[in-house]
This record gives sequence, structure tokens and C-alpha cells, in this order.
Amino acid sequence: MKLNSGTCSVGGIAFIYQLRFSTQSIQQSFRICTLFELRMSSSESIENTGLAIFLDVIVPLYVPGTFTYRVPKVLESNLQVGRRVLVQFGKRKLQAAIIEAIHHDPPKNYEAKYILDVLDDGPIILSQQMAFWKWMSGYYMCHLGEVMSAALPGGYRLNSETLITPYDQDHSDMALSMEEHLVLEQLQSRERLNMDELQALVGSESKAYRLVKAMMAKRLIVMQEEVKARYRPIYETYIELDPEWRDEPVLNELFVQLESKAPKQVNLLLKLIEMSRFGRDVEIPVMKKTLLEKSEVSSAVLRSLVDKGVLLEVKSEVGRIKDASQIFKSSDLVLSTEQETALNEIRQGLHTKGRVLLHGVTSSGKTEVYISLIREYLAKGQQVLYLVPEIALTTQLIQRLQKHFGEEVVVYHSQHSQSERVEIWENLINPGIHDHRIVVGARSALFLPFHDLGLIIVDEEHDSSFKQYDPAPRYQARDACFILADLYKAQVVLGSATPGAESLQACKDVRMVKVDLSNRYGDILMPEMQVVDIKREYKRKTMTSHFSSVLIAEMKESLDNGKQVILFQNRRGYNPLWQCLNCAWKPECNRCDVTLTYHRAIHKLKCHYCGSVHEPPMHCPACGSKDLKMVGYGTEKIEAEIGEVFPNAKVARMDLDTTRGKNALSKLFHDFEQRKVDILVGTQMVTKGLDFTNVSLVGIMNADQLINHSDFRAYERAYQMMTQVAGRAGRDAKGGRGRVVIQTMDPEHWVIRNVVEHSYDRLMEKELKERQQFDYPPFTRLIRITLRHKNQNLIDHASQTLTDRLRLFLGSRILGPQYPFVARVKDQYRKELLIKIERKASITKTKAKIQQTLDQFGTEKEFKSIRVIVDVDPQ
DNA sequence: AGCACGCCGACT
DNA sequence: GTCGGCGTGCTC
Repeated sequence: MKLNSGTCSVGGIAFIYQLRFSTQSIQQSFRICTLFELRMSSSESIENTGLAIFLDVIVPLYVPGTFTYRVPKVLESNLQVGRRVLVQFGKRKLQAAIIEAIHHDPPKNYEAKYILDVLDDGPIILSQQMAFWKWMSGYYMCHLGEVMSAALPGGYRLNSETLITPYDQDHSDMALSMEEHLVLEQLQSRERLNMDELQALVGSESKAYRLVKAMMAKRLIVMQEEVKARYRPIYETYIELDPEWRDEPVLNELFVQLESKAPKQVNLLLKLIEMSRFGRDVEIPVMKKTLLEKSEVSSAVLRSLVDKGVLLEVKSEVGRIKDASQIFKSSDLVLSTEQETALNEIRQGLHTKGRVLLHGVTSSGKTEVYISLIREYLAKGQQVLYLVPEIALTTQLIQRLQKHFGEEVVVYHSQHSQSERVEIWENLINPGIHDHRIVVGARSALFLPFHDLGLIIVDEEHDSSFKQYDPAPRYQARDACFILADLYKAQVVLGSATPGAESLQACKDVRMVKVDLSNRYGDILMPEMQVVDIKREYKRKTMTSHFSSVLIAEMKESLDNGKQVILFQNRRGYNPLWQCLNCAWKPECNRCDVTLTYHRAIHKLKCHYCGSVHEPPMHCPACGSKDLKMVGYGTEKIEAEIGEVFPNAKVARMDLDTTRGKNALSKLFHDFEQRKVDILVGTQMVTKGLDFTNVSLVGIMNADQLINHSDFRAYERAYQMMTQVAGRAGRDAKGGRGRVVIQTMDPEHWVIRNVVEHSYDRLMEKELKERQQFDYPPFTRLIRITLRHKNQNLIDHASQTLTDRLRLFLGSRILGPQYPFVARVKDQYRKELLIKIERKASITKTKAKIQQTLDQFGTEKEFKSIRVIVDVDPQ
């Protein structure tokens, strides 16, 4: 590490400007603290004599394009594309950026700044990742920096903190203000202050800022930026025998010497020899901690042996990644003939098209097929990426994979800490002891640095959580994985019981091969579906709160037989709303255009859009009436109602509110598995991945709620959800056939009929025809542009202007502008335009034109303050 | 997006 | 006159 220095002039005031930073590599925790003083006027100390090297770097921020920096001579030796560098970005903040290109072209219109350091031991992203990032920023119309933010684990970010330290100067003869005194006094005892501390000292932000500037001009203080590495490896101390004492005669002599005067030391040595299997076997490293525990001596005993030079203390980095090697591996995997056939078809499809859609009904044993397939790719020495939907319902899947592949499996999840994610990343870049061959992860696992990716599996490919909604990049992992696969010449298998329209159409267009698994594994029958007309039950007054007589009878039977029940209600909270019986007033969020939801557990009204919490009113604020009625129902309400109908049943609830904590979900699973729960009530969450054998009944509380959405995907979604949740019932051959009760006001609805008859193909056939007729995906591509601003008039005007401009070249392909379902969130008004582009049109050219129009729009004074959000392929 | 800096209203 | 709020422009 080198030292650089200079002076800096900011705002005409010359002062010494220090940048202090510490960096790390995976092997060494902390490198050096460097004092870096920028010289902006003349930089001869770092000027290179030969041809100057320039870098285009990506910074993980919301800024367009790349930025060009110059490389000081001393840092020229280790440059590679994909490597991290430390740069000053903006007035003083430091950033870890990624090298995108290395060249000799000085920028024309400005003087490039110098990079401050080259980080790590090599690139942290490979050429495939760089290409993938570029594709993503182009396709999803976002900045490279935004892709970088999404792709890299947070542990790779470097944040600099502004610190104030005293300037080494005698200021006794200077006239100082009260505040200046105060600051200098504080600096004497604390040596340094950050901006927050300073703010607390003087009161306000702008005051602190002004004071710092004044004090710097008077040379009273120095401002520095300190960069802290977010990722810190964990170290463990190991004890080993010094090489000099490793000969047997030498060692024996030592024992004789110690025998009489230091018996404890002898004990310790013997224990070490025993534990490390010294002289017998391959030596096992012994941790200081465990050695002291096992030998039951104090650390002083160890200390004296270390001081004598007999023992060595070795610090070594240990990983956070749990080793799965102790898991019992079993290799027995028996495929049914149907699975075997499917596997063959998949192999063939991958051979011809490289892409396969596996349509397997719930419980058809897709996982076994995947496992067989994974084995083949591992045998070829390739890596496998296994993508699963966002929600962490993958415990059971991971256990199964680990049973077959042991420590070769690694999980990459948002629930992992930043440091754990960095470690997985590092392990993949430099495979050492941990050579991850199979990565199971949510959508962000797409960005991991694979060396030889051979297969990507996307399980539950229809799941909407593969699409990132906010922030940018708003990518669809299921689609993006094809691009990634092309970059690696890898193959893709999508799997689902209810494949999305896009995938089905791709198979029709012969871009992908469809393979079917149409029977449940091990002779399990498809669940028996019952539709209950609750309109009729309401009329006949046979409903008990929200339960039909049929559902109650079924629940009773299941409980009597010691079986478990799952109830699906796709709405959380207690009652969606309160309404005044007198004037029909409803409580609304003051910052969003939505009604509030009552949550009984906290006795508060909640806004599900901005998260704000409000006191429930005692009487109607509009007319003063005390007749406030609760309308509608959510999971919380259902939970309470079960208590009345089945007072002895143990009920649990599974929704956003109950699964927020870190271990809440796994506890819920555990309780359910241990049958501490009889009835589980939940939102969408219960539709995914719950694989419990004792569930005999699934109740869908209100199917109409699922079907009646204005979204063009509503029917597809409704079918998927109902089928997925129905699939939770009767997953065990011995347990008898699973039963499903669907409550609806409209039992003749064609979607429900298809759900009952398990005829997904028929539903999607019709659905695809309609989509084609009305120009919806997968037959067109959609781009949604949302404008946001707190001024409603401005939004109206701006969205109309933008639409008019886009219409010039898009013609009738642009729809809108219109207010979205919720027109105001957090005091910001929104307006949307929708662009439909036919499949055969050149999407790249059209996008370029749209981007151009948006860029122009964004520079105009009138519209500058409007936030524009582009969502390509919105879900 | 942050963040620095400038311009203008609310107080001593 | 100063303080602090927010609007604006830039980041190699």
C-alpha cells in the first residue's frame, strides 16, 4: 500500500484534505490506513510519464453510464476489468466502483480524477457477469449502477464517513466563537467527531456544515473521509507444534524436562497431540478455544509454552458458511417410470433446444427429476443454479438437496447476512475448501460469479416474485436466466404445476420443449374439489360467520381424524375496513388514496401502502354516528372466528404480520410439522412449498376475491393460487385423498370449473386466445411508465405531454395516461402510461427511442422534478 | 439517489 | 442582520 499526498482547494479555500481509508482482502482483515491528500491543481507526485491509463468505472448509484478515472503510476500493475477500485465520487464521498473498461483515452471535456486504490486480490465479477449487467441495464432500461447495486452483496459496498479532526496548529492567539471552542474542546477529549455528533453538538445540520467550513478556512480542523470495510472475516486462533519440536527425540526430551516441574504443560501437550493426531495421521487443526476446554488448563499454561517457542499460535480465517458435510448423504433415488420418461424427454429437449418446461402437477415428484438431472451436470464438472421463489419456504427442498449433494449445495438468500453473502461470493470466485457446485437461491442468485454454469433450474416458474418490482432493475429472473444461460452456453429447465402464459406460448412457438408429469407421485390421487355456493348458504342462513356449513362439516371431520387443515384467505388484517352505517364513511389514509385496514392484535388501523398506523375512531368523524360496522374480512378475522366455532382447535396464522421476525417462519413450520397446530390460516404464503403429509383439508375462503381483479393476468393467477393451495392437501398416500373446499358466490364461473376439473391446459388455451385477441402478453411486450409527483396538476399535464410525444412514433401502441388503482401514495400522485409493442417489432430500437424521449423530458425545466419509473414487462 | 450549495422567508 | 428551509444541479 502506498501513500499519496497533496492539497486541495474547494470553494476557493485551500485546506488539507485527507482521505483515510482501510481496505481488506479476504485473507487479511485490515490492510493499512492511508492518508491521502488530493492535489487538484498540480498532481506531479502521482503523474505518470508514459501513456496514461484511464478506467471507466461503474458506481453503485442512481447515475447514468460509467465514469472515467485516471490511474496513478503506482497503481498501474493490477488492473483488470471486474475489479473493485476506490474512487472519490462527487465532492468528498468515496465509493467502491467496478472497472468496466481499461483504456488510454483521456476524457475530452473534463479532467479525470485519480483512483485512490485497487481493492481485493482480483476481479470480483467475471466477464459473463459484466455482459449480463449490460444486457440487464439495456433491456430493463435502468442504469448500470442500479444493476450493480442489485447484483453485489452489500458487503462489497464501501461507505465513507466524514470525520472532523483537529488541525495541528496553535490557536491560542485566535479569536474563537463559542461554538468553535466547544468543538475544539470536544476534539481534545474525543480526537474525532463525525457529522452526526457535530450536529448534536451545535443543534442543526446546516449550522454544523457552515461551522465546519469556517473552521477549516481558519485551519482549526481537518475534514477527512474514512472508509470502513463492511465485510469482516471471522478469525479463529489455532495451536500447533513449532516445527523445531516436531522430532520425536526432541519432543521426548521436552517431556522429561517438564514432567516434574510443569505437569499442566505436559497435560496440554498430550491433549494437543491427541487432538491433532500428530504423528499418526493427517494432522487436524486444533482450535485454541477447544484445546483449552478439553485439557482443562488455564490460558497461562498455554501462554508459557508459546513463550518457550514450543507451540505456535496461528490465526486463520474461518467461514460463516455452515458445512453440510456432517449431513448423512444418501444416494438412493428411485424414479417412477413416469419420472424416468420425463427425465429422458428433458434430456432430449435440452439437447435440441436447450430449454425445457416441466409441467408437473403438484406432488408429481419434480424434485426427484431435478436431482437426477443435477447429478448429470455435476458429473460433467459443471455448476447448477436452482432458483426458487422469494419467500423462504425452501427449508424442505434444501434438506432434500443436501441429503443428495451434501456440502456441494449452498443457499443464497436475502435472509443471509451481508457477510455471509460476501463469503459465498468469494467462495465462488476462488473455490478453495468450499467449492459450491449447486446454488439454491432467490432471484438475486442470478448475479453470482459462476465459473462453469451448466444448468439453471427455475422452480415454480410462474411465481410472480421472480419479478423485482422496486427498486430498479425491475427484472424478471425467469426471463433473465435465459440470457445468463446463453452467456455460459448453459441450459434451462423451468418447472411448475401451473406454468405461466409466457412459458406455455414459448413451447407452442417451439422455442422451448414441454415435458409433462401428469400424475402425482406414488399413487396419490389429485385432491377432491368441492365448490360451495355461499350466496345460497347466506340466503338459507346456514353460514356461521364466514364459514359455510360444508366447510365446517369438513373441518370437523378432519380434526376428528387428527388431521390438519389449511385455510386460505388472501387478505391480511382483521377487517379490511370500518364503515359508518349512517353515512357510509370509511377511514382513509391521509397520505394515500386507500382505505385503512383494521388490525385487531394492535387495535389500530393500518395503511397497507405506506405502512402508517392510525387510531381507530370511536365515532364517525363525518356524521358523529357511533354505528361503525366492520365490512369484509382478513386472516386475523378468520383466525378469531375459528376460535368461536372450534374452541379446542389450535390455530396459527401465516401472513406478513406473523412471519416478519427472523425465526418466526421456521418456528411456524416446526409447530405445524409437530402437529402443535390444527388449523393454519394464511395469505398467499400458504400456497407455496408447504410440504406436510398430515394435511387432509384445504379451504379457500373466498374464491371471488381471487378471480375478480382488473389485471389481465387475474384468471391465470386465480387458477394458479387455487391449484397451488389445493396441492397442499393429501400429500401422503396413506392419509387418504385430500379434500378441498372452495367457497364462492359464483360456482359456475369457468375458472372455478377448470380448477375443479384440474384442467389447466383448457383454461390456458382459452386464456391465450383472449390474450392474443386483445394484444396482451405473451403476444405483445408491455412497458409501463409511471410518473410521480406531489403536485396533481403537474402530473396531469406532464403525463399528457409525455404521452403525446411518445405517440408521435408509437401511435396507437401507447395507452393512457391514467391514474393507477391507487392514485396517491405517501402524498405523491401517480399516473401511468402503458406501451404495447408487438413481438415482431424491434424492441431495441423502440426502447432506444423511448429512452431518448424520456431523457429529453427529464432535462426540461418544467418536468425535472417528476420521478419517472420505467417497468419493462410489468407483472 | 445523495449531497453540496444557493436563494429566500421567519426570527433576534 | 442570521438561521434554517427547500429548490436545483452535478457526480468523471
